[in-house]
Amino acid sequence: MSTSPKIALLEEYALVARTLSAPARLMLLEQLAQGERGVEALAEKTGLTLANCSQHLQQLRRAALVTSRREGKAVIYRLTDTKTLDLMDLLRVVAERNLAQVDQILRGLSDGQDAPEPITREDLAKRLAEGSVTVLDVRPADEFAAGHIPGARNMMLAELERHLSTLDPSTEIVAYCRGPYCVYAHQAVTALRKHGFNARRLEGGLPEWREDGRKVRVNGD
Amino acid sequence: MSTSPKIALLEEYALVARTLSAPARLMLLEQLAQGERGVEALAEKTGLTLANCSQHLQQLRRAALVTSRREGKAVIYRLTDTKTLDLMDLLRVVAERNLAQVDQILRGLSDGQDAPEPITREDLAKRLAEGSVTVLDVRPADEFAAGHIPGARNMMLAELERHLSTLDPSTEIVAYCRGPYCVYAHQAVTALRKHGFNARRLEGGLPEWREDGRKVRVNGD
DNA sequence: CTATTATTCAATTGATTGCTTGATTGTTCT
DNA sequence: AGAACAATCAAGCAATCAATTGAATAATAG
Repeated sequence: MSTSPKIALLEEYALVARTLSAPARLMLLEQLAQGERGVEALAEKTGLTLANCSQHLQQLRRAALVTSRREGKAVIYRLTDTKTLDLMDLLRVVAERNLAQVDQILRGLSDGQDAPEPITREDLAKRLAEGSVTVLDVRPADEFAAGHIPGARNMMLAELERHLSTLDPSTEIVAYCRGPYCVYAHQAVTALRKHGFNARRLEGGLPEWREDGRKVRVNGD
Repeated sequence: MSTSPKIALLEEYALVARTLSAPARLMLLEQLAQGERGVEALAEKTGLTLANCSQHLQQLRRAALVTSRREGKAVIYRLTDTKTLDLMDLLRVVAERNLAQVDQILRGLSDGQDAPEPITREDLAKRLAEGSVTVLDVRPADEFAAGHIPGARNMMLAELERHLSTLDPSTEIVAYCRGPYCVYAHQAVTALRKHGFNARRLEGGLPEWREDGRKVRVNGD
């Protein structure tokens, strides 16, 4: 036996951790959490070059975090296991609890004000049923089209400021985006509060909503 | 700003992941889960050289996973946050679910037989109250002395075979060790079953038992 | 003050990683 | 079959990492 089984196991666990240790791969996983995609689409969304993106995807595949299949001339990647999202979320939680650096960056996102606690998905579902809330999906239009919370309006950060007048100032606004790693919802809430709106973030994003088994509306359904 | 807040955040998360990406550091964290320790003790337990151990510990500290304090001429390290154990456990779960390699190693530990499902800590607590079970702590004696499940007998793998006759073959045996990363309990169960005993592993190890808030007996209390 | 013990620092080695560039493979369309 | 497209591979470079060695700090004891 070359290495003891103990070390062999640890090496496998370490492989998974190492695979999560590059920002580029975390971005790819975040994208894949929205739904399966081809390499080119992933490269564009993440800002990586094609070859670089392909190589990161192969590392993700080596650690079995993603799976790929061929569809015509495209190769479509998808998450192997949604547990990976839980792992990423816990990674975030541990980082937030212990690294002062993270706290500081998050504080910077809310521009000096204190951000209110996010609303839970369960609470949002209730409020949606009552119709007592406006839901904003602040992701890019194509991701919105591929699936969103029923009743949500799609409005990216850039458009937000121009369309403030179309928002009802008397109802609370809940913004969400890709998930716990995404900063769009943070930024949208900060912008809205600066203009006097009563706005909060949703806890998690669309992937988590979907994983809960809640309804998702797809354009063209 | 040199990098966007999004990338800055991802880099922090990636730092935590990278810190977990070396078997040596996973071993150190497993040790620290048993309780705080000095550098020399950690080096000996993990088989690392002193300087190497110290450097790994400093990486763990940079990621804020461990904290240190001085005590006389010794520096004592301890886990910053027990959430780190949850993170490590999820790392293991994701690896076990997706990597065929891991399954194979675990199967090798049970030497061809199929290992029975581990017993939950809750179930063990009930069975202990009834007195209908023998509990074996298969960790080294010093770790046993620093804290163990009340009523457990300490018996390392090496002694196990020599003391088989002192075990009652009519009651079920539950073996536990350091935690989910530790293979001692796997090996002990395999050995016991080979000799006809009815043996199972405990789910998790002493740190998880302690984290549940259950009683831990310390020698000399 | 010096010696001892416990830990850290600094410099070096070899191995690995991330990213780029340009060539190559596999698939479809004409 | 040949052109076009999507993805991968291969080679090379700079940067980083793990482990080793030997020197340098810190705290304590004599």
